[in-house]
Amino acid sequence: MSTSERLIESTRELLWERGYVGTSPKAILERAGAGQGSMYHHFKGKPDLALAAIRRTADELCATAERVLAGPGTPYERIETYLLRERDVLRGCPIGRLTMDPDVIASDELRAPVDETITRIRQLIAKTVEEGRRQGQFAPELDGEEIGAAVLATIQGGYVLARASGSPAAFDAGVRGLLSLLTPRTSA
Amino acid sequence: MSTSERLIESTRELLWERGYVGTSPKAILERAGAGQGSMYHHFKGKPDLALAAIRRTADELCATAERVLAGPGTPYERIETYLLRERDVLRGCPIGRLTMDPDVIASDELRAPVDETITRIRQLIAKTVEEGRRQGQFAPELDGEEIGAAVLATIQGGYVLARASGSPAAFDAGVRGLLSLLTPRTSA
DNA sequence: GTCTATAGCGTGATAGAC
DNA sequence: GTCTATCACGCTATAGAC
Repeated sequence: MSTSERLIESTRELLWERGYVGTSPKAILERAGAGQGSMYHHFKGKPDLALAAIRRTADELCATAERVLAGPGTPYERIETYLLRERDVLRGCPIGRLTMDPDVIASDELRAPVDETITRIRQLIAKTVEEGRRQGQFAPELDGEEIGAAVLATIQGGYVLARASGSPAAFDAGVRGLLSLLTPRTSA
Repeated sequence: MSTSERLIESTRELLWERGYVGTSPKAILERAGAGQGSMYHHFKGKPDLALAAIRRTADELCATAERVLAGPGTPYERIETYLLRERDVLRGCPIGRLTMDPDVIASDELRAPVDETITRIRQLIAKTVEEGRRQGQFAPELDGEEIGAAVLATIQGGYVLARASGSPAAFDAGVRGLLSLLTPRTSA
């Protein structure tokens, strides 16, 4: 793996573990096994390297969501699969957590890929709900956009509950609760 | 207001805005208009002062939740009121955001009040749901604990969605979506 | 393209005057 | 009880050798 690749991967890990404010270039360099010069040769500085790392993580997350939510199965099944997909719950969401980072929120450049990812996944869920509604799997009074926001919020908030208690149980409980509310009217 | 009071209040504000890792004693002292000595006279250091600040915020949050969720109205109305209560959405949850702070999660002492608050509010919602279930307002197959987790997760995750987009709209959409799923079977 | 050395500043904490 | 001075260390960035 090239040095710039190792820098990006190390940054991705550290941003996930410690956020942007909590991640220092020094820690990145140590993890990547590189010197100061390498980082400032390939990137303009910490924000530039972080942007490359965030973009890659964002792309991965969108791809995973698309694979499940625009994949095979009934609308309810796809949402269920997405909610129940394997997750490192206690690590939290590598993109969602950045919204609590003051320096990320203060920078339009760093916030952009975060916003795009959240919006994209929310729309994928919304479309799936609309599809299920047309098929009669979901009640006609449900709004796709709103349910999409509720589903994604449950996931993002589930991480908060789990990390507060130090156990994934609360995340799983929230997902089960939401699924019980979404249970289709017609069996599929 | 006493110096130690001003220190706690300044810390509460900064923890809300920037989290634990992003908050320096220097910034706290500047905001409180105090010198280094004052802080180290009243508190053992940054973690000790942060603990006092977190405890106070946690107590406030629990009190607000209790006032609404253990107050008057039908179970659905109380949950609706709690979900729709006035919030500074873009500032996020002063307690929930701490779960994304690596140093808070790494310290059992700092995490404890966060965990207690989240658990307490989740239980308040759970009890309210159980009450509504007994009254026939909610479907009998719903589980109070699970719905409690889903409701609190929707709030916590709603902050994530809102902060990502820079607008409270996504929070409101998620709340409306959840409320549409919770709509009581019997009119109240 | 990578390294080390250094800069200038901020951090969290301590010492000791008042 | 509050202040300023100081400490050792870490941060982000730059310079310049190799």
